Amino acid sequence: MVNPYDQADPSSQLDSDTESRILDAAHRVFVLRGTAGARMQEVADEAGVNKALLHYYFRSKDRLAEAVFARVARALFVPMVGLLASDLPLEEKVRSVVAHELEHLSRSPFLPGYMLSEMQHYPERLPQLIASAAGMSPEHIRERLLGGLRAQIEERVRAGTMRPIDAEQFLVNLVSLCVFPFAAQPMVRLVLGLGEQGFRDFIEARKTQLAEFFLQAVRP
Amino acid sequence: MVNPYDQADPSSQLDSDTESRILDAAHRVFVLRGTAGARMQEVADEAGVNKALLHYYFRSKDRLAEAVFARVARALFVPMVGLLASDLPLEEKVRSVVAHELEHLSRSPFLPGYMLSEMQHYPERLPQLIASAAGMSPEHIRERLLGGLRAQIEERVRAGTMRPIDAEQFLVNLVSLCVFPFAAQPMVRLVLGLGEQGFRDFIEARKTQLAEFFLQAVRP
DNA sequence: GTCTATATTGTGATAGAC
DNA sequence: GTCTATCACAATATAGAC
Repeated sequence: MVNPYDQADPSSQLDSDTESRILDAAHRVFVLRGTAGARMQEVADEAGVNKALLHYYFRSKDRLAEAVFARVARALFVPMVGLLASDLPLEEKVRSVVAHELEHLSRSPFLPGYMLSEMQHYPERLPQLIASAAGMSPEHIRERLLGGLRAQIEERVRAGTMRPIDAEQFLVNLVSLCVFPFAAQPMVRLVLGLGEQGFRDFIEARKTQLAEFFLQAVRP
Repeated sequence: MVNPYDQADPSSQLDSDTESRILDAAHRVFVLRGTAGARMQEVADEAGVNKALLHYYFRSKDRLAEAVFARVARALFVPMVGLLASDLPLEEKVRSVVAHELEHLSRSPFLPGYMLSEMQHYPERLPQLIASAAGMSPEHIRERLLGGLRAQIEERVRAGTMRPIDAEQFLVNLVSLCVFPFAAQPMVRLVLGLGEQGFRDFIEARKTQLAEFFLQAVRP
């Protein structure tokens, strides 16, 4: 009783084995080639099935691309928003986000490049997606995220343990420092002269230095 | 005497009007859609010529894509490398890079997303390109860039005016903070709730805060 | 140099047997 | 549910007139 084209409640239904095999294969191919560069044939080969089956389960390339994009967006945003909107002390948020992001992206180094690329070429997909991924409206997420950060920053500033900084800049700076090195990995490796292992070492070193770099920047 | 397919010395020849019109059009279309998503027909329409002319001047879509990529890479890397490899004091380098990048990218906000997207999908294009763009081998660039930064950092550390930091991390942090907000512009605007003008204001605020944020992070 | 017309292949999508 | 075969069209590329 696997109902194809059924979009309802993706978290609670256990997908057919074939469907998830296809989605996994699509994930690999779309992340590697980008939506426009991906070929349905390659996804089918990667999944070990026929092209027709992709259409049986997902109806069109566009829908399959959306499913992959949604899954990647979820994987990238949910944990980070969870940490940033938690009730951890501000310094702990910074350390947690840095540690979690560098660890997570080390294991999926192509996700940021894929996500930025897709956002640039299909910006209309973002809004509905973020909302459904987090189960909140964009406005609500914004309030939770920025409001919480702003309150914590103001508290620290009043206590004299932090310099004033816009919550927006704080947030963007933190995410930039975590994500960009992966999104720009080919350039980073070329300019720094790093092989695959060298890049891993670079990220390892970053794990011990980045949070302190950031926290130092906001100290009074 | 416009010799098509002639790759020699692109800087010294003044291209035919048509050729540069095509390249300008291709620039717009490829940056917007990405190489895989771009259509030769759209480039032709944008340039006001026929599809066949694109092949007359550039022979294939692949070559046209390379020409656009080379041009964008040049525009992005040459000025930054020039500043970072100059003999300015370290603090001035930071301020100059921040000011120049934020100003430049404000006027071409889609270049970072395009560059990262293309790097991810065609990483093999980078090496030859950087070399020809800067007129130096990647190794030489690396030596000039990292070597110079490392020397300046060590000097400051000895003088007690800076905390120790790897030149590699210093460089990647600086570039991350300048470039990422543009590459992630759709997400930034969504999460911060900004319209087009709001994003411009955000970048304006960044111009006055980012260099100090960064310099504070490396102070002892 | 620039165009129209066309060749040729690639690719998403569907029909229908099993 | 899964396959083979095929359709229909999109897209790159070329031939050849002007």
